[in-house]
Amino acid sequence: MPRTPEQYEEIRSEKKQIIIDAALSLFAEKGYHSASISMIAKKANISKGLMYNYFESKEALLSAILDHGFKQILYSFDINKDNNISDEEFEHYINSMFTMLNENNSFWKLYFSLFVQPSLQELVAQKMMEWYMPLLAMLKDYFERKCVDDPETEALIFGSLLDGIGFNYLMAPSLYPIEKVKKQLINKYIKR
Amino acid sequence: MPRTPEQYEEIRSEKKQIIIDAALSLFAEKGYHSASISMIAKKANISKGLMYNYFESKEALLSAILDHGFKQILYSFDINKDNNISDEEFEHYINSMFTMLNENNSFWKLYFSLFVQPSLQELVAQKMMEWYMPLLAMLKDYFERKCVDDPETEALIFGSLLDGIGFNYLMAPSLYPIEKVKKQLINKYIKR
Amino acid sequence: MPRTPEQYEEIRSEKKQIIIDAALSLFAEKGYHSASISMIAKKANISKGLMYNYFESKEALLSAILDHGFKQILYSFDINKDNNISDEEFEHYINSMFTMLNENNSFWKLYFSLFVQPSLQELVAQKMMEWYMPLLAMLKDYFERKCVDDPETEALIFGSLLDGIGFNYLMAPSLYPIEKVKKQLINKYIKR
Amino acid sequence: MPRTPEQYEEIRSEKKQIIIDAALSLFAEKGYHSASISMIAKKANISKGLMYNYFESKEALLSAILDHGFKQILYSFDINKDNNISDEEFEHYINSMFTMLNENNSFWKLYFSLFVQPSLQELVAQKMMEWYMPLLAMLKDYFERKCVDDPETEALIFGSLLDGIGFNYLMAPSLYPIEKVKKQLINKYIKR
DNA sequence: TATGAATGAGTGTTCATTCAT
DNA sequence: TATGAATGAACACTCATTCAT
Repeated sequence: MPRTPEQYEEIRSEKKQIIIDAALSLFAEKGYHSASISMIAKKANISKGLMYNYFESKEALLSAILDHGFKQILYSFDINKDNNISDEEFEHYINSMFTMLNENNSFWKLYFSLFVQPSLQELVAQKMMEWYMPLLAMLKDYFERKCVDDPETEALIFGSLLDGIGFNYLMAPSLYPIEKVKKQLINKYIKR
Repeated sequence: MPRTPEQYEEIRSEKKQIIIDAALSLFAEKGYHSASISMIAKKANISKGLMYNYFESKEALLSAILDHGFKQILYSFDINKDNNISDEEFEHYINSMFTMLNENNSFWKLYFSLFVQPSLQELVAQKMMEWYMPLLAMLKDYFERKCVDDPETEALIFGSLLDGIGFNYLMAPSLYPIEKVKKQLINKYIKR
Repeated sequence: MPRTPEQYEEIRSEKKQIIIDAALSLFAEKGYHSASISMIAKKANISKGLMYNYFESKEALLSAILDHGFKQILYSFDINKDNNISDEEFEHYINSMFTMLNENNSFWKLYFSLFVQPSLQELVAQKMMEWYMPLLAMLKDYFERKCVDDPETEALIFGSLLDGIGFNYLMAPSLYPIEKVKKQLINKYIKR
Repeated sequence: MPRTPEQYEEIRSEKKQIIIDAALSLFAEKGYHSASISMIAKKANISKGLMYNYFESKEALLSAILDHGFKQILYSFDINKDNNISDEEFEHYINSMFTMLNENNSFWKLYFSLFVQPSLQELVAQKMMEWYMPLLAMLKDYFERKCVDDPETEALIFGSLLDGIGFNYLMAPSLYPIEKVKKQLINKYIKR
């Protein structure tokens, strides 16, 4: 007698997650193109063939990883869309960003590396916008209320700064004094 | 009449430059791994075999590109090492940065894409430091004289900001209002 | 109340038939090698595993299809073995051939495609002979009584002609005027 | 010093021919899908990779084989387009057909097998028409002058007959009395 | 009886690199 | 100096078949 559909579903989603985890860490470590399906399968302790039972192609696997990652980020970085964020909330968001950088280390590394691979940029750009546009809007709003000149550009600059910090930190975590940077950033943008 | 050794050397370095140019534009456009030696040779109008006469391997070619690119950058962004940069000089440096971003577009794209490809990161990190450390030192110096708290971290933040702006601009030049950003940046950091 | 062995047997053979039908149509449509077990199982609304409960292997399934198809053909094209076919009977046989071509369209397509796939030719050749030899014998008999020179070769030629017509018609049904061909064939071989 | 372009061209066309020959015989023997690039390369005594230096894909190789084969056939079976073929010419054509069947044995086998593989039918159908349509026209013409009823259908029937004979002969050459068939065919269609 | 997860050998294809010329 | 034919290891992907449940 076969397993119930529920059992199958559970097996499927568990194994999918195992594959996603293995793939994410390899993609982050070696880059999307250099991490081969063979390596991923080996790391996930499955056969190459099975990969294709769960994801119809390498790119589909990547897409699933991105969906999964962005969902998690959207969840843990819940943007307040009804404007008027207080300084405390702003500080909280900055803190969230830095926390996420550490917790989703591999994901962010992958994110940066994809953005730079022209053939894959489209894939990630689209999914990213869902999360980045609201962030920009919030920043603009915040700077507007702070009476900053050209708050839209200021928001863009702040966004770029976060990108730059993430980029530098992820590429050489041991050399980058992330805590000091965070503190200074908060001082710089809020406490005055 | 046979050529002098100098003429040979010149021909050799000219051809090398042709290959470097072809490779740089393809690496930037398609990514290091996706740009094949065949494509590069075709673009440079030489045979595949000849490539290996000038460069030991694909990675050696990349290395040469990086050397060449950083040399050019060092040259056009001549850091004043005897401290005490004035505001004018600081503004000039920022302007230089933005100019370079456009003029060495392909190189910077490649730079970002390599930084993120772990297998190649080492290659680029090393060469980059030669240019980045003095810049950081200069920034620190400048912020120190401006009596900023923790000028070292401030310098790091400014460096990250430049990275972030470069990253965002290069990835989607048409969507990023680079001129506005530059203006605002100068206002923000100098004109107080 | 549990089912009787007969009921089980019936269910079994019904399911077998479903699989055979699904496989036949896919084999004909896509070719034996291009039609995968997965596709067949999906079309038959069963699991891949169950397929192997009913048929030992893909080739065994093919073999069953051929058995089934030839049986049906033998049945609907009941060769009169006691010689002396009349012109009317002969005409009837020709008509039967053309009818079968349409009714067992998929089967004939498969038949031609297998005959040509050397690895599978043996399988089909053997089964085919059972049906083709008596037909040839009958043809020879008929032509003998018609006082045709070398009636054996004439029978072979007629058989080849039927093959050729079938082949051409099945490969491009819409372009081949099958009815005209049938009429002309009957005129040619009988009405004189 | 490199070879001259002419030398390279010669190497290329010779090797191409070697590959085509190896592939044609394997395609004919095992079928297009079952004959793998590995097998072809082994038979041609080259590496798998080199195949792709000469043909950009397996299908391109097939296409080249078909072009090559049809060209040869068109050449050796030079259709007289200015009507009025005599009985002698007609007999000559029939003889040519049978000769070609033997001389281009592998090609005809491949031809039949492709026609039956739905995914490849288009490829061969197109190229074939170039040769088959003039033949049909010639046949129609001939039968017209012979005052046969419905000469167009008669031509189609004759074409089908040739197909059927070819099909049967190629599939089991040792069992099919091709010479007798040819003789009878000529008797049947001409000598009276 | 029935499921679909799992395997592994196979496929066509790419590409950095070597080498005879 | 210069060519491009040649290699071989790697790649993403497919599929008939097995097996625990």
